[in-house]
This record gives sequence, C-alpha cells and structure tokens, in this order.
Amino acid sequence: MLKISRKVEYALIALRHLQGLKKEELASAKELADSYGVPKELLAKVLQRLAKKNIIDAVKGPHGGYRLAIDPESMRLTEFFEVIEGPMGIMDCYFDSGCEQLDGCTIRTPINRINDSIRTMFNNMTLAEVTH
Amino acid sequence: MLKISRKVEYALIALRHLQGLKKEELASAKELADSYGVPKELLAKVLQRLAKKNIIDAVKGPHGGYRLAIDPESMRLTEFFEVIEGPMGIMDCYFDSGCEQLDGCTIRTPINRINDSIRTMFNNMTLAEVTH
DNA sequence: TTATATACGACAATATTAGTCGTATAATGT
DNA sequence: ACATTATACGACTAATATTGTCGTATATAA
Repeated sequence: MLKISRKVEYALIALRHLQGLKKEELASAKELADSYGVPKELLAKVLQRLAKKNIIDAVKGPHGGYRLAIDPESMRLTEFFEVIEGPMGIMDCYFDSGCEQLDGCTIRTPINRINDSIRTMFNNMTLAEVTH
Repeated sequence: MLKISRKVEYALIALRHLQGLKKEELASAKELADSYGVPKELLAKVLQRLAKKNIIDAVKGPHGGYRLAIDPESMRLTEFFEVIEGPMGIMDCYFDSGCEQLDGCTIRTPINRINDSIRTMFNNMTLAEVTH
C-alpha cells in the first residue's frame, strides 16, 4: 500500500535529469533509459505522456529528445501524479458504488480522513521539491 | 498508487465500531461483516492480526468477539499500518537491490523525498485521529 | 456434545502494474 | 529519394499484488 508506481518513479528520474541539462539541450528516451537502467519502452511512454501534457517538449528526428517545458515550481504534485496515473490514481474510495449504508456512512469516514491528508500534503508540494 | 488497502480499510472500520461499544461489550467478526457488508473471512483475518498484536482483545466461544484493548491515541498510524501490512507495506524503494549507480544515487532522491513525506505525516497521526 | 466463535494456513480469483512489440509518423543528413 | 534515428501510440503479455475463499483446528458456553 501507499507506494508510488514505477511510472511516477521513472517520470521523476527523467525530469530530474532534464532539469540538469543546459538550456535547449535535449535528452532522448534511449539516453535516459540507458543512464538509469530502466526499460526504454516504458520510460518512453511516460515521457510521451508528459509531452502530451506539455510538461516537457518533444523534438522528433535524429538528435531529437525531450526538454523541460515548465517551471517545476509551478506544478503541484497531485496534478503531476494525475497526469501520469490518470485521475483516481490516488485514493479512490472502495465504497463508491452502491453505498447502501443509511446511517450516515460511518464507513467512509476513516478512509476519507487518510485520503484527505494525503491529498492535502501533495497539494502543498511542488514538483521542484522532489526533483531539485 | 497511493491507495490504502482493503485490509487497512476493514481494520479501521472495525476499530471505529469497537470504539463505539460500551465498556466490556464485544462485537464478533460476523456481526461486523454483516453490518458493513464486507467479506467475513477477510475481516476475520484482519481482526486476528489486530488481536495478536494486542490492539484488540479476542474472546472465544459463543457470545465471543472482539473489544478494543488500547487507547487509539497511543498508536501512530505508521505503526498501525505495519501491523496489518507487515513492514515495508509502505514505500519500499524499487532500486533497493543492486544499485550500481556510482554518482551518488541521483535516482533515489526524488522517491525518497516523497516516501519521507508520507512516513513523517503518518508518524504524526494517531489511530484516534481517523477512528474517532 | 452441540453450537458458536476465534485462529490460521493453503489456495484460488481478480486486479493492478510492469513490461514488450509492432507499426506509424516526423525530421535529419547524405 | 532514402536510410537513419527519434517520438507516438495502441495492443498485447507477463509479473506481481491484492482480495477473497475454504478447510480444519481449537476454545468456550449452554
């Protein structure tokens, strides 16, 4: 429970790397995969997702690659997670469908307290805080 | 990612229920399972685990059941999670085995920042905060 | 001694995550 | 034009983790 997925992990590693590059310098999926020993195809997918959401820029063709497109200070961690995992990647209530409890749903309360805490925390953290 | 497991969920629901009982009053696994519409066998296992760790008391035989054995204020959430999920239930580093990076492990850094944040947060929360 | 409840290990089903593969598209250099 | 290199993306498979079930043993009350 409560472990970040490899996709998120790969994304963070990649972003951290891109942050270290000189302005306009690119890094390809292959380069990144080789440097960090992670599966190229999967990393590529993650990068594509980040590119689609304009978190990084993609440059095609030979000598192409990726480059950071945003200021990591400007992105909340919740937002970032949802880019990669989709909404509901964090904390969906198991009892969402067909909650027949009439007594004020004493069920959800504790779970929601935890979920809220997690969400609040990541809402108050920026990408920069983990990639710098 | 980052969702609490059903086991934890069931445990919290049960504990919350037990907290609402009168002193010395018991609730059985069957009662709890029926009340909240959760699978009895699985709930039972979770309860057994809690009993083994003396978080609740178990009373066997007819009219037996469980009763709270600790003050929920006194138990950190991290500790509680680990009772149910075992150690490493929260946040193990994917790169634990065979990290060959020589350059100061720039890989783990972002993941560890996140893990530390989660752990710190749950270290500062008690069981009471979610079950009251 | 029967009924009810916990204790617990082994197993099966399901869901999620991780990883792979094939193919298309774009850009670069010759 | 064409070979090369890189991104884009959907379909698929594999691996792992979670969830749920079953059988059996043990304790206890009536």
